[in-house]
Amino acid sequence: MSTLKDVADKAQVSVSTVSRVINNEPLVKPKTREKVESAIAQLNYMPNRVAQRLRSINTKNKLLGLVLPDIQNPFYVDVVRGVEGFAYQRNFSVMIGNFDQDESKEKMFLEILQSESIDGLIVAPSHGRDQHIEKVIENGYPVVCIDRGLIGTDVDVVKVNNQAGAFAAIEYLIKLGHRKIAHITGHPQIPTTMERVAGYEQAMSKHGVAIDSALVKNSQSNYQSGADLMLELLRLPNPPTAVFTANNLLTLGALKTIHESGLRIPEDISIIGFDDMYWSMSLNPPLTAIRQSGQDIGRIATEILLQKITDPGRSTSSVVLDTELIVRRSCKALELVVG
Amino acid sequence: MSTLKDVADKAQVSVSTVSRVINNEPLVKPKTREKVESAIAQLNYMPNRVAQRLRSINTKNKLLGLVLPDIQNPFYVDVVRGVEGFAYQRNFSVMIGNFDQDESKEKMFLEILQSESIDGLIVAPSHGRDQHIEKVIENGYPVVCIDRGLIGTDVDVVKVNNQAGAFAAIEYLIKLGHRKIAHITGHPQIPTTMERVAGYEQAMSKHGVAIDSALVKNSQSNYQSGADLMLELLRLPNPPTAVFTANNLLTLGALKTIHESGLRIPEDISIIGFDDMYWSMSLNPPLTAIRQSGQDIGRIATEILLQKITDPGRSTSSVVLDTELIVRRSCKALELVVG
DNA sequence: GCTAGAAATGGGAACGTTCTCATTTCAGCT
DNA sequence: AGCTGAAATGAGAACGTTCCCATTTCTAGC
Repeated sequence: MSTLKDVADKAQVSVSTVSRVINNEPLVKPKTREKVESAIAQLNYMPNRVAQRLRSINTKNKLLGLVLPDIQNPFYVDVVRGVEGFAYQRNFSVMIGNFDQDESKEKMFLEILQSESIDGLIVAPSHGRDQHIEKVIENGYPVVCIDRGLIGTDVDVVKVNNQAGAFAAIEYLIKLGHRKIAHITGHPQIPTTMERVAGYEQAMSKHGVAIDSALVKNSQSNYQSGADLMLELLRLPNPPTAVFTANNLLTLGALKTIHESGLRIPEDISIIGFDDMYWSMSLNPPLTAIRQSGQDIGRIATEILLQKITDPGRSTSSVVLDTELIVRRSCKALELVVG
Repeated sequence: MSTLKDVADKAQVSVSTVSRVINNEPLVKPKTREKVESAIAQLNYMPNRVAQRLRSINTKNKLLGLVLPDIQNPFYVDVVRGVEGFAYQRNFSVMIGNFDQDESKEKMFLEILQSESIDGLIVAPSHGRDQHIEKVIENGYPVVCIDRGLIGTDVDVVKVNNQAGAFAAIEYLIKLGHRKIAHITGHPQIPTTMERVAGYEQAMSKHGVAIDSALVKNSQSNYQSGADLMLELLRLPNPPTAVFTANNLLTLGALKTIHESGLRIPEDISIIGFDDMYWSMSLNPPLTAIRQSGQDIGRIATEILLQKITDPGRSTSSVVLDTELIVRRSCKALELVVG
């Protein structure tokens, strides 16, 4: 790879001038600029981002960090696409860390990203009191949280109205005539989980449906957990007529168990999931779901982060996006049984 | 963030000595080492990777590039996990570029990664004659291709025996009694596609089944394309009794169309897909598939890449992994119709 | 106690940029 | 032609490391 100096030599100018041309500074004679540009073209020169980053600490590192709990979850894949789309368009690189719900791995990524001199960080905290992220903020890095915030810390957040989303799901089921509605929740320590539980409870109580605590199962927020808990639900003496699964992975896990036990959806049991997938219609029957746009979340978080980077004094903002109930065919109306 | 110099000052030694301690060089008195380590702990010092990378060009940049065609495809997500798992364990960072099947975006990522001073690159070429990757190789970067090689270029490759995999799929269908077997292929320009088509043809001809060219559909290797082509197949005057879809996304797309047209799997049509997913059992019925381990591919590619980095003279190797036929319930045996 | 040689430490250049400051060039005016 | 001030260019420090080489400190043998 050729360097600034190579270009300077070839164009018979100084390094400074070449730098000026590259950064589009105005004080260069058109003729000189031309000479330099031709040299750049000939040598196929590309600025070394590492050197740029080292030199101009905290101004134009052009690198964003993105730390996610689980890249196997299609929702986070959407987030990645949203972030990348916006970032690269603005000439920022993105370094992704996927910590697989493992807090020590999260810590490692956070440290690595800091020592890579990122300009800022987008992260979905592993839980509401994530000290490692707080430390990053203390260190002075601009941080935007997605999907979930940080309890007791004033930080920018881009998320979705989880409670309203869950509320809509449960209200939909209730209006369909369901009363025995199970909820497989996310990991209990994640704020998102609590909000979705709150939405569940709110809808139940609004419609005067008593909550059977046996029907609320706390999960580990993964596929296996969804499958296991669904099995527990089906084995209950008084099993649910409908399930609300708190995320993608849980939905898929529950689906597996339901199919394996030979139950038909929606005839024998209805299911509605938080998180939609682009291939939800490939499920049989197509899944009814609460949709949140990971791509929008990623894009907006990146926009805010870039603003924070250019204007560090900016007051923190909290963006709450709406969810959407996508009715497909995994829930059916219950004829009311006279008790 | 504190620097080497800060540590040196606090420990009352020179920068060189601190550097020695960090890099575990032997020539440091135990007492000195202790002093330095305590200073490091107090200051919470972490080496700046950017400076390290700039200084020691081509020796310990500790950064790998990973460029993928489509992060929405669960197969590549597995690859990411395989690469990350191995790389971070060896103290390498990974910078991921997802080019969404867009060659110009691929070019952009390749350029960015080079200017980030990566030590090496793992990439799934957009097609067999990918000039951008050839350029990276010319520039002297160690490169390992995954999933597909480069035609006419001697490069390390880690892939799967696509032809054998496809052969196994088709032979399985034939043994089940199918004769009208459709194949929705991947993008025609990708070597992988051709190999899978070859497997299809090989199995058909081995068992004396004539190929109906109307049943072979070239796709764009995405979800929509799978759905569209499946529809074309179903509308044929003489539709297939079984389909072999060449990858994940196509399978999902085909599934959507089949469900929408009210056909039952496997009673009305059988389907077998290349690529398994961890949630294949959540499909209804659970999908019969040819499994390839993205994680293994990622891990092995990383192993090879790290070897290439330490020993650039290393001769190129080509690793071909086996696929596995996972029989579930999306294909049924056909009672032979007397024609 | 002196010296040789090894062990331990320090000094400073280099990596490829950016950016401040100094210097040169040039156009426009008398 | 000579002068002025703006425009254009150049020189060189700095970013945080590594690593070569020089210097200092130590150990052991006489």
